[in-house]
Amino acid sequence: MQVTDQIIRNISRYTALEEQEKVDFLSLLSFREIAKKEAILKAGQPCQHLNYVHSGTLRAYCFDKEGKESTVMFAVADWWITDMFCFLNQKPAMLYIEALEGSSVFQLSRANFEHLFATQPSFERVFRILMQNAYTREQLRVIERLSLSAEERYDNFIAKYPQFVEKVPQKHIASYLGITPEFLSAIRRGKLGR
Amino acid sequence: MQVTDQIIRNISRYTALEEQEKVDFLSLLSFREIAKKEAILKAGQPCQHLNYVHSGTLRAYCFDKEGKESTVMFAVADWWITDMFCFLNQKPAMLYIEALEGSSVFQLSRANFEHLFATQPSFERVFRILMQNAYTREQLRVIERLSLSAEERYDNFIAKYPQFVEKVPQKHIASYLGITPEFLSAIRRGKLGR
DNA sequence: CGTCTATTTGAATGTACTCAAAAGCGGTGG
DNA sequence: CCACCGCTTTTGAGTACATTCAAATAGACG
Repeated sequence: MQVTDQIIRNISRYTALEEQEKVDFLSLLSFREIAKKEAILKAGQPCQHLNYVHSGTLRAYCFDKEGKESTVMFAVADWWITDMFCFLNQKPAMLYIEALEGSSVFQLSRANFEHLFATQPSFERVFRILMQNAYTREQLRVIERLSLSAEERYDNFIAKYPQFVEKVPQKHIASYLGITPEFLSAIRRGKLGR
Repeated sequence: MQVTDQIIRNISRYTALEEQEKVDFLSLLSFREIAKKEAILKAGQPCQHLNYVHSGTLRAYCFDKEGKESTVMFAVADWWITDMFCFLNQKPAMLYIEALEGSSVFQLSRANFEHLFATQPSFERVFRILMQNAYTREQLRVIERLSLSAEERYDNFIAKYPQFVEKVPQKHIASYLGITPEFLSAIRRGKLGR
């Protein structure tokens, strides 16, 4: 079993790929180990990579003008993560991405991302489906934010992402849900009393 | 000038397509006129179409368990709209989609959506890019919701979507921003007094 | 064990909501 | 043409949900 098996399974999930296509795809990646608390992207920097998480846990976040931190996404093994808007539009990053524990990623550079589509059109389908999934996931998040209470959003979160709950401090879950850590604590206290 | 010019320009925006590909694509669409207040999708129904708005204004919305309505998206001419999650996963719709004024759309059925990719792989790229754009748009919305005040979100909305502001009642903008119409009114009043 | 960070608690505060009613606006028919 | 009806927007008072701030407690890690 190879380290690359996992990412190959990921991209093969929704379409059949030739062996050569897989090999060529792998040649465009670089492998990177990330120490706990190390950042692979900081706001203001160019966002040059799309990252496939091979192991560990990463978190993307930003700061508002008062300095309050908001968690935009988490990624554990087999997830993709980047500041997609800035990656695609070649703008300075809005997000910080850092490891919550020792982690490793396969990185696809912006240039290789384009090169991939230019030379291997099968990958249009792979990423079309990844983008579809990402879109519908974010849209569901918008809908939940509009129509559910903080407590219901927390319940949904732990039901939908038990992998994250294991790995991520509560304060980051709070900032993902759009509430304060104190209030999330109060929600949890409430559950015990019933 | 043909009615189909607009949608052809839309799908040709990010990639070159052969004439025959365009013709074949058009053959998979059906044109539909929608009266003001008419729904093209209702929650609970199967979501069978991806809609390209040719003219008019549509709105997608849902209800929470207390019956409060939330606006998920607007679409004016040259936008695509559907309940994407349910369209892709063939689940009963969560959303209602209806016309805010007399409108017309080109509809691509779920079957033809798959047929398109099976027969014309160039369209993988077209939709990969549309999905990318949709994803980054929703992610930006999540970030704004997390890090901006209601007033800042309203300011951003009118700056980013002046086309919507012209066409859409304020109460729907409020429900898109996640606030009550009364509070949006108070925000606007505040602006005048300064 | 001691230090650092995360979580919990509680009191005071604020932002946004609910409810009710008035005012504004647009469309339609007499 | 304008009077009326229905819907949208505004206003204001009272309220609720979630925040801020400060401090105590609990956990994790070297």
